[in-house]
Amino acid sequence: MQQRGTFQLMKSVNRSIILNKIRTSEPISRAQIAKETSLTPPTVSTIVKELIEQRLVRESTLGHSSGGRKPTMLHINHSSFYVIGIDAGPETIKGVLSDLSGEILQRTVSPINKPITNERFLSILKENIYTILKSTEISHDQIIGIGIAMHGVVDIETGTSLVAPILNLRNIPIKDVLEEEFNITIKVENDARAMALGESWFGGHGEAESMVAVNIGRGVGAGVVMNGKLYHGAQGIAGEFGHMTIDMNGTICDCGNRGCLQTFVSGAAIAERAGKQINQSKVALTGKEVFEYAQKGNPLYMDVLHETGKVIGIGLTNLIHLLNPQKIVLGGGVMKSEEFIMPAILETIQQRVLTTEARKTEVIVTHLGEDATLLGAVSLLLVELFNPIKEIG
Amino acid sequence: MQQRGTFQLMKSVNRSIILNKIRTSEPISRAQIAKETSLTPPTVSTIVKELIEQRLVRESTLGHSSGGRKPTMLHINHSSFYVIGIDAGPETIKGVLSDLSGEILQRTVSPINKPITNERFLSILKENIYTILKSTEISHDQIIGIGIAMHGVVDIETGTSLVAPILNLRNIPIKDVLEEEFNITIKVENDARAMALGESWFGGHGEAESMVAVNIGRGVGAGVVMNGKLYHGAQGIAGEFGHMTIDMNGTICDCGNRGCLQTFVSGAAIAERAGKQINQSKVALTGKEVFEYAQKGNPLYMDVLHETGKVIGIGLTNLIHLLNPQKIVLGGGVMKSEEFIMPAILETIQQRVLTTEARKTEVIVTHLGEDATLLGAVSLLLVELFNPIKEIG
DNA sequence: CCAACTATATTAATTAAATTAACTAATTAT
DNA sequence: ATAATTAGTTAATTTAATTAATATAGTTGG
Repeated sequence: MQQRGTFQLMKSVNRSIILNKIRTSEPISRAQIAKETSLTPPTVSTIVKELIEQRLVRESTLGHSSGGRKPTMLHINHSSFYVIGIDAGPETIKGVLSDLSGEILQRTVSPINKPITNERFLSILKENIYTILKSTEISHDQIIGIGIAMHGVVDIETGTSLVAPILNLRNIPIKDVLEEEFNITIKVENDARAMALGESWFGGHGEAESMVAVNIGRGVGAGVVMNGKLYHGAQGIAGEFGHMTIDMNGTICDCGNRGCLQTFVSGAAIAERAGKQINQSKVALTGKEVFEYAQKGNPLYMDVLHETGKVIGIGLTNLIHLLNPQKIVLGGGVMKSEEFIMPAILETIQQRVLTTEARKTEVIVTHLGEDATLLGAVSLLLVELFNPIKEIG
Repeated sequence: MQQRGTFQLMKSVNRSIILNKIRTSEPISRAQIAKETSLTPPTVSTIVKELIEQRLVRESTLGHSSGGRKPTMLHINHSSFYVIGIDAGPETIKGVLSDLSGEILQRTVSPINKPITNERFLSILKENIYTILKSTEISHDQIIGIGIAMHGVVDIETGTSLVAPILNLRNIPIKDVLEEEFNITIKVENDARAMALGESWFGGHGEAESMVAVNIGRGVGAGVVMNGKLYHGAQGIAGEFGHMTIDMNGTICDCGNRGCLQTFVSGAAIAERAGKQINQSKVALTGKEVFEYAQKGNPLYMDVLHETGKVIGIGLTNLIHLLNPQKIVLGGGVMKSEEFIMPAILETIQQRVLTTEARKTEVIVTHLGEDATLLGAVSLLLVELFNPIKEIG
């Protein structure tokens, strides 16, 4: 059933506009909001009044005047509500309690010992949530929900993890089980997509219309945000960037194809390539070690990372040509080697890109560091709170 | 300035819903529209009344009853307005006059003799339009505009062709010049994107939410349609599919990079590959000839086309993984060899795709044949007429 | 063939929410 | 102190959807 043109639509569109204006420009006065959004002052006033009643917005001390009544400044009421965010990766489950501004008040981490079952996985999840709930004095009814950024293939309608490749699990009914246990809103999303949303929400990109976030770690995933909304594709599996073929005659990948981006740039691939180059292939290296050796100035390892950057650059150029995003934000474990990888990425893109327009794409490393995905999980709920409109027409 | 929640928005959302319902389900009664869109009967009635006044919709003989008043059936009034569509390719400029249903009433074609200047190019365009205008009895004020599907890089805001590679032209102010000349609405769009829109409009795909159309001819371009709207990207150059790197160590492309999809699958690339295989590399083959030899059953040429299909399949798999569209529609000159290429494409995709979900992507050849791009040009104006809403929030 | 029923469509009254215009409030500049 | 200026609210108006009632035009069953 599609979204009709109703009074509620009209109102919720304006509510969204105002709320987002406050969020991105606080402190801001009612009059300024009216000016910048071209909504009329009475519309702004009535909606702001409601937002204050809902405790999403608060007033503060008066602002400055240049010859007239002083404006009352408005802010998001950051500590009115809280969200639990979970990053369920292949190695660890991390959890945070965050306020509406993305400030993290509590943290937990648990390792995942393999092999594992659906039940054990779910109980680790529950444990982490209980730990957070117990460790805070915040009233539990101020917590509006739990967002889960899950690696692998996810069905966001049912909140099920369909395939969790490294854990070797399938069909984990995350949402059902956690809703039953905690009786609270649960949102489940793919980790790269969650990261993309978190980046657009907390990354300080302002009005960026289209953004792609790429997570380069054990796997390589991407999330696409357009007009502040995640792009899912028809079956909800868009963003599988790691298995983009960039070398059809290249080495074989886990997935069975040849020359996937992942075979060059995942943490494991980097370590393996380094191992081969150094001829100590028996000693299993980790990606982290490659980075550390490079930092010590070992040119062989620096080269390996430089090469990695080049290949990422090729993949990103494909992405730029296809989607022409305003921004690309890079995150994940591999990007800790930013200092070695990033110059090669940027250089490669500038070399390969076709048009001067495409050259304008900003490619940056996330400012959110390791919390990018966690904050993404948090933002899954904030989107619902701030933009209750889905799709129109 | 963003779209606010206004009464006009409310109305134009409903107008769009109703108009599209009629378009995709005609003949249909007011009551049925109300049922299927969950709009109320009075809302449907008042808006339909306006649409009839605007001559976009007409009533017809009564429908069937099953125990009650007979419904009045509604139709799009196909012959109330007309549109001129132009396909400005690198070799020819084609033009059509179409009614609202996509029925073509007039056609023109002109070759483009190279070298050419901006002025000559524009005057060929004008000539074609004048030819169409002269050859029809339709009143000129029933023609609501001219849509131009232009190859190369286009700025849709100003209606300028920024780069027309094969013609070796730049900054052709198409919209300005034609508006001046004909004093009518002009829309300029990239050809692959126009084709994508035409496909979603006239291709009989019904409610397909996300669709990618790929044009494989002299170059390879793609257009992405989401929720009935074209995706342009930040600088309006999204869809550059032909220069996707799929073989980073492959042969060098016009663009300077190695292993672009185009180096395998454009008409010229196919002909060249065939030439090499046959060892008569001196005789310049055309793509068309390769197809004809294959049709005669020559296995060498059949192989060349089969290989081409494989590589297209690799590129499309990348696209499916990244965008997960509901449908991919293939068109362009190369797809005339459908019978040899398509099996290889489908086979390759099924082999390479990662998940069962992605396997559901429908990959088909356009039903619109050579008119796909022309009807795309036409649809540029129909979108404005039928869905006057841009973007919300 | 007529009464009872059913489905379609319109009209009238109501309601939601934006807009316009007028007004109050608070401050700076003269 | 007064005029001018800006912020914000209140009251009246307008738009367009919704609800309820009614008219329209049939079908069906006795």
